[in-house]
Amino acid sequence: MSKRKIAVVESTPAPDRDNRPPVEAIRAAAFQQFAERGYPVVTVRDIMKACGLTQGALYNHFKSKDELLHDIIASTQAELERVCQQAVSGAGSDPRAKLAAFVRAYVMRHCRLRIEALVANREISWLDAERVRDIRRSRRAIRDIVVGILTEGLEKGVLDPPQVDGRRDLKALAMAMLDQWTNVSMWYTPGGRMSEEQMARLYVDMALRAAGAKA
Amino acid sequence: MSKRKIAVVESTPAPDRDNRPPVEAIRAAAFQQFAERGYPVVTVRDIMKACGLTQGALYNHFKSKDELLHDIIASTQAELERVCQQAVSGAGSDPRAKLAAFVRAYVMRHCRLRIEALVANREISWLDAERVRDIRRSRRAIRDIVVGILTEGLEKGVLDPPQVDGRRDLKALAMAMLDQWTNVSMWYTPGGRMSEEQMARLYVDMALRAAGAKA
DNA sequence: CGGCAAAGTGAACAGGCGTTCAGGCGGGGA
DNA sequence: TCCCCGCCTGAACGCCTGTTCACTTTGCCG
Repeated sequence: MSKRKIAVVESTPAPDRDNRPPVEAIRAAAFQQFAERGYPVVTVRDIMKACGLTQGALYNHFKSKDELLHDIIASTQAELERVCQQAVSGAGSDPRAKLAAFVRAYVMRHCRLRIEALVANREISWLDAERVRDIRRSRRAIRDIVVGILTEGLEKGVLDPPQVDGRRDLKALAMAMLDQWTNVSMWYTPGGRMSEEQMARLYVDMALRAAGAKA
Repeated sequence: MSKRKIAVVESTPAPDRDNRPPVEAIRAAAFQQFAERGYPVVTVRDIMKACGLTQGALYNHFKSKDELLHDIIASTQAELERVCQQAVSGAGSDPRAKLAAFVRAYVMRHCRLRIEALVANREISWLDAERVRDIRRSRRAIRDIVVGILTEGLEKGVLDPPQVDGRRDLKALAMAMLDQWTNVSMWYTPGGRMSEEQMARLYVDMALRAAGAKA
């Protein structure tokens, strides 16, 4: 008497992984689950069930649940940094145009890939100190792009950023603005009143006003 | 032979609860822990150890860990709503002054009570749907104050908010600005380069610019 | 067709979780 | 003085977690 299952029972119905390789299916399912419910309360069983596999199979592709989180955050962050650099470098030499191009690229990305952005920005804290470091480094790099634009605009006299007590704190300003652009991913919804395009225009307008762009 | 402890050993050294009643000590410890590490990973044992008690004692003051979270979030949120209303009502009739007063009060509060604000804004999602509802209602109420100010300023001709495609979406603008002011609590640090006062001035300036305040 | 490596299964493990509960404790009123 | 009651303790409960592992299944190569 064989222990084999009778062949009539289909081996795996594969509920949610279309035809992607398993690693990609796991990544996608993890993004979705982490975004909806948060890293600590999503279990390995949840993720694997969502892509039609069982718990143990995760460990054929990732060393641990932590490594899975780091993998998806790091790749998202690296891609974001690339997008930001590219947007600025292709925007000519006017700091106002650079700022507009940056904001546009940043906001549109956070609308289009809002799930990825949500996870990358909200769940870092669960990574151990080692892994969190290069993510923070990348964030600082992005912030410094903005600081650079503001500095250049101030020197060329085409931007007039706010000052407190007669001093301009461009780093604080850059952080405040970036916070705002990042949080787009927390309340933008694809089918809502505003399109990605309109979101981008709104935020570009606000950024130019906040930075005091001369007409 | 008595089972009583010898009186030389102090009964409870009370590590972190000064002379406050236990309920307040628990609230304070919970705020601190939730802010630093997040609701799902903070255990009841952690909280109670932080105020010199043991696990079981929590349930003399709160029905569950969930109720504790709701208690501290709801009280913080209610107080915030009150502060916002008060700031606006005491600022005269000029919408620009109202906006400035609102931003000033909102930002300074998020600097001074940053731990409470952090928890109230980041950990809502762990509450069950029932409890989360009145928190969201309060948030909408606060947003509507801002929408009201912008609307009035537009009608009186002293504000000129950004428009996309010829239309002004004041609700979206209000949400975008509120996001920014709320996030102050995520990166402001008490001993840092900027004081609460300076933070408030920076954000008031940015808000007036973004809303297009006429000189 | 035989066999081998990669990939998936699901029971098992140790540890930690929120919550409960029988009992110890001490200060205030009779 | 005694007793009572609110507060606290810490062991215990059932459940769930990330991870491992022996085993089965699958698909490819010769």
